Parts: sequence; structure tokens; C-alpha cells
Amino acid sequence: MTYKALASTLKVLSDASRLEILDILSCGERCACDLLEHFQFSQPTLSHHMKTLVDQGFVTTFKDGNKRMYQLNHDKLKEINDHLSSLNASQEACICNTVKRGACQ
Amino acid sequence: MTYKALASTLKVLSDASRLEILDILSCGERCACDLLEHFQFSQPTLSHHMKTLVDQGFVTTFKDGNKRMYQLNHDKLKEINDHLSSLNASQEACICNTVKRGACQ
DNA sequence: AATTTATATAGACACTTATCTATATAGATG
DNA sequence: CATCTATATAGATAAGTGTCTATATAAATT
Repeated sequence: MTYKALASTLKVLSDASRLEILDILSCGERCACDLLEHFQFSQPTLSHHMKTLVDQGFVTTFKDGNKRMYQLNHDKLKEINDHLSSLNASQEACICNTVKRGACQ
Repeated sequence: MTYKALASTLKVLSDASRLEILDILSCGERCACDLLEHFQFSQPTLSHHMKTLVDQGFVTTFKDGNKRMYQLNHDKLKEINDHLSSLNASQEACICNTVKRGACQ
């Protein structure tokens, strides 16, 4: 996974409303209207956030009658965690090996 | 940690250049000029990114002569990982319990 | 002390984005 | 089929941000 791809994915998580949505979905699926009830923003704003979450794979969705249901994709969050962990660790083939020391002075 | 605080912290990580900087620092401390050598952007841009990383606690810094050194704060990244993990898990006292079902219909 | 090297700050700009209002679409129901 | 409910799309806007150039500061060196 490229830095750019990971950054794009993390950008989705860098919004308080979206984090709260994921937290709500962590216990089980919900319809859009129940989520909307919980927040102060408008219905189009919720729709926009859900599209973002679905597009980046954090949430899956299906229609149930005239309602739209959303489910948390636990694997995606785990995947992000794994990437951050490997970033935190000194890897065998780390990019730091390609960065020369003493460029200055 | 509030959603807003976590979101702010994740926003720092949602930039490809900053992720790459953290990856480089994961193996050990570096001076600004060595980092700058590796990237295509300008010196003020690096300075701005480093300030962001330091301000949010991802990186610690000290002066060595006329050079500025940076070190990765592994604990901070681990802390973020822990928060994302708990978000992914169905917690005992989860916010989902406060979101009513069947607001619509 | 003057100069060079390394880094920080100031200010500007293009681009993104979270939000809104207005409107369209899709499904259910009378 | 007309209407109501639930959600999506279009377009606008204000705020944030990654980048730049120009300049300031700080430490080392001559």
C-alpha cells in the first residue's frame, strides 16, 4: 500500500462525525434514518459521509425496502491498524535505508 | 478521547508526505536536512510538516548544534492504534446504545 | 564581525471539503 | 395513481490546508 493510498484512507477517518458513525455501527447494522436522528447535521450531509465511508470500504450497504442499511467492515479498520503498526515498527526493508545521512554539513 | 480529538490526530496522518516521514523516522532519529534531501518539496514545507508532527506528539525534537533532530514517538502511534481498535470492537459502554432504532417509519 | 549553513516564520494561493438549500429519485401505502 | 417517506444528487459557500516565495533567525566558521 502506497503512502498516498494510506493517507487517502486515513483522511476518511479524520472527521469526528465519521468516526462516531463507525463507532455506532461497531455494534451492528443501522439504517440511515436512525443515524440521522443522532446527529445535528442535515440529511444530505449524512448521505455524503456514508458515501465516503462506503467508497473507501469502511462500510458496506444494502437496501431494505425504502431504507438503506449500513454495516461496519471490521476487516478494513483492522487492515488500517496493521498498516500503522508496520509503519511504527523498524522494518527489514524500510524506506529509511534509502535516506542518506549527512546530506548537510 | 473525544471523536474530535481523535479526528484531529488522524488528520495529521492523512498526508502521504507525513506518513513517509514517520516511516523514515521509525528506524532512528534524523536531522531536517537529511529528510529534506529525500523529498521534492521545499524546505519551508518540510518545516511546516515537522511542526505539525511535533505539535500532535508524533515526533519529538531537539537541537544538535545548528541542526534540528527528530525522533519518532512510537507510543503515540501505538496509542492511535489502540483507539482505532476499541472503535472497531463492540464495547461494553458503546455509543450505539444511545442511538435509538426505528426513528423512521 | 562577516559569511555561510540550517531552520523557522510570514504571507499568498490553489485546492479540497464539510456543510447547507433545493430538488430529484425510489419505494411503500392509501 | 397519487402521496408520503427515505435517500441521493446538484450546486454553492465558507473554512481548512499543502504548497510556494521571500525573509528572518540561529548556529558555525572564517
